[in-house]
Amino acid sequence: MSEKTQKAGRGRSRPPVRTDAGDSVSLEEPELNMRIVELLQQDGRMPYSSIASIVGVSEGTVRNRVKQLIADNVITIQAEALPDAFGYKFNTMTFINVAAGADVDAVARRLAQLPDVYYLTMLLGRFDLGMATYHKSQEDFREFLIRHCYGHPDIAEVENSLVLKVHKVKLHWSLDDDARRGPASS
Amino acid sequence: MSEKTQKAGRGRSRPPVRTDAGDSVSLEEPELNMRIVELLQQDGRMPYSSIASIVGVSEGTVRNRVKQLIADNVITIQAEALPDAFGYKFNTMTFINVAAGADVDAVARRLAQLPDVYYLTMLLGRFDLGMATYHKSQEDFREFLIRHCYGHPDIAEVENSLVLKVHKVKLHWSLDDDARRGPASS
DNA sequence: TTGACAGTTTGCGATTTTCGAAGATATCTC
DNA sequence: GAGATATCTTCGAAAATCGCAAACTGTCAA
Repeated sequence: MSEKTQKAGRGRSRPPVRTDAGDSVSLEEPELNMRIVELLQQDGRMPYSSIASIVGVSEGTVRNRVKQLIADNVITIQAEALPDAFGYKFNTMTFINVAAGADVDAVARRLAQLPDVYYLTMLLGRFDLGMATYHKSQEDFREFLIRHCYGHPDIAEVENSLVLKVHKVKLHWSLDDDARRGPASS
Repeated sequence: MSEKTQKAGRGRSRPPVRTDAGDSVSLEEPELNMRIVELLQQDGRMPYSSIASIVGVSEGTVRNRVKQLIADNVITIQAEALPDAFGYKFNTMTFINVAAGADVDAVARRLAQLPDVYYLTMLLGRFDLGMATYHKSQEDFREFLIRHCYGHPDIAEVENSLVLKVHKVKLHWSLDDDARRGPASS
């Protein structure tokens, strides 16, 4: 890797393309950031130098890009452990309708603080809120329901489903998805 | 870091504790693996040597443990990008009841293959399957529904909710959760 | 009790990688 | 064109990783 004689930087080769929307840099255009992120989606600890040689830029560029992407909250690089590994084996989905006149956001914020809740969204449809929770046991779930859902005047309706099996959890997105989606995509 | 004279390994200081269940090593007991993983949950690229000095073992031990945890599918270390960053801004939840006599698993497997689906579970309750999807537009979602849900004889009922706001996505678990859960925990 | 045995941990040197700083190149503005 | 801005590259020092052999400990059988 040292056949290059001393040669100064070649400068930027990519114009500062900006998406029409005025927001910050994203990953929508299949550019350098995208290719870097796709590699880090395969292995979050891949050395910058390896990424650099694959995508064809210098190590420093990869390092700066990743640092910027993380700082901008576009990506995160973290270890993930399945809740099962921590003993949380009782997995449920709970749907909630708030009482008439109640503050949906307030209810959502209150529930979102609970450590058992790992997914909470505001919905438009049959229910106002959808919530996924993990518990160590059925008894823990019962206590969770009693304490945090039933008896609260701002919660009018609660419907529960037990998660029997998680078939798929997809955390990673890439532009390749477009290709895989199938032909007739209008 | 070199004030130590040549000294061979001290050997293992942790007995091979095994949880009563006979399954493979997990993260349930608050041991070394747990502390390593918790650090990697904060920064997936934290150097092994830094982790080692924090938890008080050698770098090689941390490296071996992490390698093993990844090989055992207990943890993953990967970059995550929000679907928004890739242009997937139309977020829905779809609930499905399969037709009487149909194979729930087969339906689940078919849907799980679709790139738009990022979460798919088998449920016990009002619906048989719960599915979360991301699409680039409302029109894409409509096509998704028509092609993959409606018209399939093994799908009897479909109910959709639009995700208006994701309040919480929790990917990381730790034993600290137990402490935060509150006092009266039976 | 004793002696393998298996599983981990450690130390270490060679190789890679990271890091920070400085120079180079291109774009944009005036 | 000159200057400002932003990004990329190079480079050497510092740090981290990797592979391996040796050492340690608890288990199990004799």
